[in-house]
Amino acid sequence: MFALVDCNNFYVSCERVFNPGLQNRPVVVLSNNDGCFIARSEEAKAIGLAMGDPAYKNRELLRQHNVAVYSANFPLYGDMSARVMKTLETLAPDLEIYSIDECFLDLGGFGKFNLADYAAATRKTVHRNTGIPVSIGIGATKTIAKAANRMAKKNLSLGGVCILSTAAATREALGAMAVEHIWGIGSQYAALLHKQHIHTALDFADAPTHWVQKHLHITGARVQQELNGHSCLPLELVRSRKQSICTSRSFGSLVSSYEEIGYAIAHFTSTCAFKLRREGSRASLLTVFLYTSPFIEKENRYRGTRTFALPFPSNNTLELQKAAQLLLASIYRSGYGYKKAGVLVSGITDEKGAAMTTLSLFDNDPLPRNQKRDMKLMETLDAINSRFGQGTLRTASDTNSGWKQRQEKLSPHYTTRWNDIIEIHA
DNA sequence: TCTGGGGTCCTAGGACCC
DNA sequence: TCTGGGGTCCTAGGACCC
Repeated sequence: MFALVDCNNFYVSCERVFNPGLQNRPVVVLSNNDGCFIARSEEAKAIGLAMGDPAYKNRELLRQHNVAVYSANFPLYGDMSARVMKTLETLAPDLEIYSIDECFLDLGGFGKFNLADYAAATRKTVHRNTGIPVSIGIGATKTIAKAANRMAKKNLSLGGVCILSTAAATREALGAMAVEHIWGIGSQYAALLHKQHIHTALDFADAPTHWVQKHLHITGARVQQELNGHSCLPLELVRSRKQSICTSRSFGSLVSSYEEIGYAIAHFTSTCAFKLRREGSRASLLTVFLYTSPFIEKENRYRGTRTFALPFPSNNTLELQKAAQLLLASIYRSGYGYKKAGVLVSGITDEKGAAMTTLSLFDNDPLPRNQKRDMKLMETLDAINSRFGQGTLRTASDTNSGWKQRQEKLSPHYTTRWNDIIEIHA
C-alpha cells in the first residue's frame, strides 16, 4: 500500500500560518510578476477564482469579496515544505518527496496497523508541528493513492483521509471519478477518451489495453495498469540527478535593449551555474532563449532560441556566462519588445565524473590547473553568498537593473530572513 | 525483376506533472 | 497596462555511422 500526503491549498496555508487573520477569508497567491492565481483558499474557489486565471481579469471579484492577495513567496513555501517533509520522515520508514507539497509514503510493512488511525495521527502531527493542514489518500498503487487523496479533499465527511484498501472499494471510487481527474491524464487525452465514450476512471481501467497502448503510449498504459492495482511506479527513494535546469523569468515590463537583456541573461546563467554546483553536477549544453509576449499579434512575435555545446562539462559561472553572451548575440533582434528570457543547461553529468573528462587535443589551456583554480573560485563565491545572501558577490554583468519583476503583495520571509523578522516586531 | 540491417545523435514537438 | 516557472518522458524524422 502507498499513501499520498498532500498539503491543502499549500501556499495559502503557508501564509495563514503566520497571519491567522486570514482564516475563513478568501485568500489567493499569485504567480511571479503577480500574474495568475497559483493557490486559492476554499473560500476563493467558491467565489469562482480559477486556477491559472490572470489576476487582472478578476479585479472586480477580488475587490467585491475583499480577497486577500499575495505575491508568491517561494523562500517561505520552500522552508515550510521542508518542515512538513521532516515531520513525515519521522512517521514513515520510506518516503518519496514528489513535489513541494506532496509526499508518497510506503506502507508496505504496515500490515498489522490500523491505517485509519495511522493516517489520522499523521494529519494531527503534521498540523501540530507545522500549522499546515494535509489530506491523505491510501491505495494499492501510487495512482490509486492519488485518486484516494482527491476523494479525501472533495468529500468533507471523510475527515481528510480516504483509504481504498480493497479492489471493490477502488472500483467503486473510480466509477465516481471523471477520467480527466486521473493522475497522468491531461486535457488532450481526456478529450480523446471522451470521444471513445470513456468517461470515468473505471471506464478507463476497463478499456482494451491494446487501444490504450496505441493511443496513449507506454505512459498511458502504465496508468491503466496502476488503476487496476498493478504497481508500475515504484517509490523513488533517492532523488535522481536533474537532467536539465532552467532559470527564466517574464519581465515586469517589455525590455528591448540588448544591454538590458544581457544583464538578465548573465543573472539567469549565474543562477543556473549555482544550481548545478549545489547538485554536484556539470552541464555540457547551454541554451539561451528570448521571447516576445505570446499574447500579441502574430506578425510582431519573435522567439529566439539557440544551444551551444561546451567543450567540457562545466558549472563555472564565468565560463557559462561567456557562452551565454555569445548565444544571446546570435539570437537577439532589435526592434522587438521582449517579455521573457531564460537559460537552460542540459547534458548533465556528475561533477566528479566530469573532472576526469578527456582533455582536448586543440585546447592550449592546461585544463587541470585552471579547473582547480576555477573550482576554488566558485567555492569561495558560494561560501560568501551563502553567508551574506545570494547576489552579494557576483559578476559585473549580473546587475539586475532594469528588468525587475512585479511583486507588490509580498509577505515577509518569516522563517528565512532576519531583517524581515526584526521588521515584524518593530 | 531485383536494392540490408543495425545503430547513434540531434532537433522538434507533444503530452504530462506540480 | 495586466497572462508563471520548472520539470519529466515519449515519439518521430533527418543526418550520420559501419
